[in-house]
Amino acid sequence: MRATIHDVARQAGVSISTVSRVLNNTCVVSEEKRKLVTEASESLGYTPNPAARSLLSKKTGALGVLLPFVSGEFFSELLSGLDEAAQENDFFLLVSSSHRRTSEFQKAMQVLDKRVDGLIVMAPEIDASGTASLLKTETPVVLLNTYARGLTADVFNFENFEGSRRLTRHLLDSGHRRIAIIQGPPGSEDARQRAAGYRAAMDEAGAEPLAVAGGFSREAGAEAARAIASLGTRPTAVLAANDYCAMGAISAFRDMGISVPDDISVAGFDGLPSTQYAFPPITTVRVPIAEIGARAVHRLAARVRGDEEPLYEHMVPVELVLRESTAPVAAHTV
Amino acid sequence: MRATIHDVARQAGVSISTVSRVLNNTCVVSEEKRKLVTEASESLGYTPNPAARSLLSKKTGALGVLLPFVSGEFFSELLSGLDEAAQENDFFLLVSSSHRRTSEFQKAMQVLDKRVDGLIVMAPEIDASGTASLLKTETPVVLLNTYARGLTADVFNFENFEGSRRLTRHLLDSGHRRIAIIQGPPGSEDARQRAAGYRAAMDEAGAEPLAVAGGFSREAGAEAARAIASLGTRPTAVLAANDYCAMGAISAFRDMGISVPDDISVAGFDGLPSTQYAFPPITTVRVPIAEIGARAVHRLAARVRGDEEPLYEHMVPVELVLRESTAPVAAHTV
DNA sequence: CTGTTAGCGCCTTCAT
DNA sequence: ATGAAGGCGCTAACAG
Repeated sequence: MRATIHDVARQAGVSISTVSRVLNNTCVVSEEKRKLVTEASESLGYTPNPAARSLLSKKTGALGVLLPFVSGEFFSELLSGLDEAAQENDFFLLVSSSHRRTSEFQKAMQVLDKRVDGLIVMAPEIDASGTASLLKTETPVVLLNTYARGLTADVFNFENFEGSRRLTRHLLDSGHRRIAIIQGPPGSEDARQRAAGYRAAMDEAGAEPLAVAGGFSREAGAEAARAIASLGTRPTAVLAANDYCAMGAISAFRDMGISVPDDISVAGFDGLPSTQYAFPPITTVRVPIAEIGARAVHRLAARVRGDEEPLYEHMVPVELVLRESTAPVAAHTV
Repeated sequence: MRATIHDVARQAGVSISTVSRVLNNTCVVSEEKRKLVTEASESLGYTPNPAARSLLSKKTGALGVLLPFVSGEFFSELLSGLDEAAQENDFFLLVSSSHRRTSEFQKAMQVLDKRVDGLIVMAPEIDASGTASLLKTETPVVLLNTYARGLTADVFNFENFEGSRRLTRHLLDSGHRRIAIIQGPPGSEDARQRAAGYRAAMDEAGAEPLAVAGGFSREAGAEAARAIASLGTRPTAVLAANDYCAMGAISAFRDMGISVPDDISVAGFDGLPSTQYAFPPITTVRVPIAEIGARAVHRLAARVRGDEEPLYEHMVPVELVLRESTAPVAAHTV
């Protein structure tokens, strides 16, 4: 059995209150007893039982993280940001993922809720009825890229629309007119917003939009590329649903002998680290994923500590990153 | 304030013991009261307080995961495997990373220890003196890719030596003689073992080994590639410290106008998903990362439940994945 | 300054 | 079958 506060008190010859006071620096204790307690505590290797502590304090020292997945570079970046900030704020991260369906999501929410002091939720594909359970909790919540309404939570969303519009404009400015977009998965609000931004830019320029089905995986991107290659008049540029989708598309184009960017330009979205090392390096819209994670944790930590900051909804600015997977439209492709 | 067992008891008109019994199915309770309790509990949205529960049971329902990093594809794969298995076993994952130095590692260990029922530790760069703290704990431990001795823990290690030797042999069989290795970071036991496997194969073939400094990052790989390119007689093949290192090297070779694999073959290690979509697709040694994570959790869950299985040390087999970044030695490079 | 005491919410004997 | 009571390890209010 592990040492308890009683063991320390006995060995130091004091009462348990004194031990508690010394360990928590909660009132003045005579130097003599303080030393006694410190020594006893160290020799026993004592550390307070967190369960007993949180039974009283109603604090767990943990932050819950609810994610749809945990694999892929996007989430690894995100977790990295979350984790670093959590450590700075002396919190642990209780991670729970794979909640793509509403029922799973709600169950996870419920169980996680009482075990943590705050909740970071990213559920881009769960709709408002699913996230309604978030309404009931008294736990502070930060929403990442989650489209729900009327919640008392801080919200961080990405500039999907604006990023996509800027990217499309850049392509238009480089002389492209036939620009296609590979759509994301049907349920994705992010993908919808990106498609809308693309459409807006195309409309402004009086160009004809062209959407092909796709998804967020490399496989989906590859398949979409094959569909695009078989089109009557092939587009000269493609906006992929995200970076992974772009990688798959580029790989498939290459397999078909279609050169990127000479024959066709391809751009991604997210700004994953690996886009820089891809061949060709991929033009993308960089979302500061790790930074967002860190900011989310800092906000949450502040609210858990009781800082009465007003809730707010923050639109995270994105940045166009121009690389070699896109180029001005070539004469032979027009 | 959230509902407690007392609230449920009051509303149902029974004692708290009865409530507890109904909720835990612990003895026979009359159908009538059972119904009363269930209804009261549901209408109040009652769920037991985990802190109070674990104060008695000494169980937390959480598994601790101690990692050196959390970013990068390797860890995202690993977490994915851990997470899935954790859910199957009804555990949460308490994640803590960035423990590269012994002091941080030990501190994290200590704090995590009492909050979890079991510990999964991956600390490839922490030496035996650092992991000694693991000896003291009564918490079941599973070690991943961690080289410590005398611990009462399950251990999963990768076939670094054998994988690297097989890869080197393959290159030798393809006619390469001047094969270089890019070394990993100095503290890495994995890298050391891979280097040893390479050396063994080279020795067997009577070929002269050549090691250049490197690391596990793309940047380190790129730098090593530049060093290799400036060598008097350039090798015809390179074993990178891992996949990221290989990506960086390939990218740097390309920038210098050195074609992979025409001018030089490059191979990685780990078998990350993205190696398949790289250009050229990268020859590598696949380590079943997610599977290992899942198995680790299943083992740990079993031991937490009290299954008296013997501890064991498992060497995880790896698999050679041949792709286009390596090719038989070309006439002009000899 | 220090020790005693009363719970925090729950499970578990022990009686009834 | 059910209720009362004790205690898990700790903190905080209350006496001294």
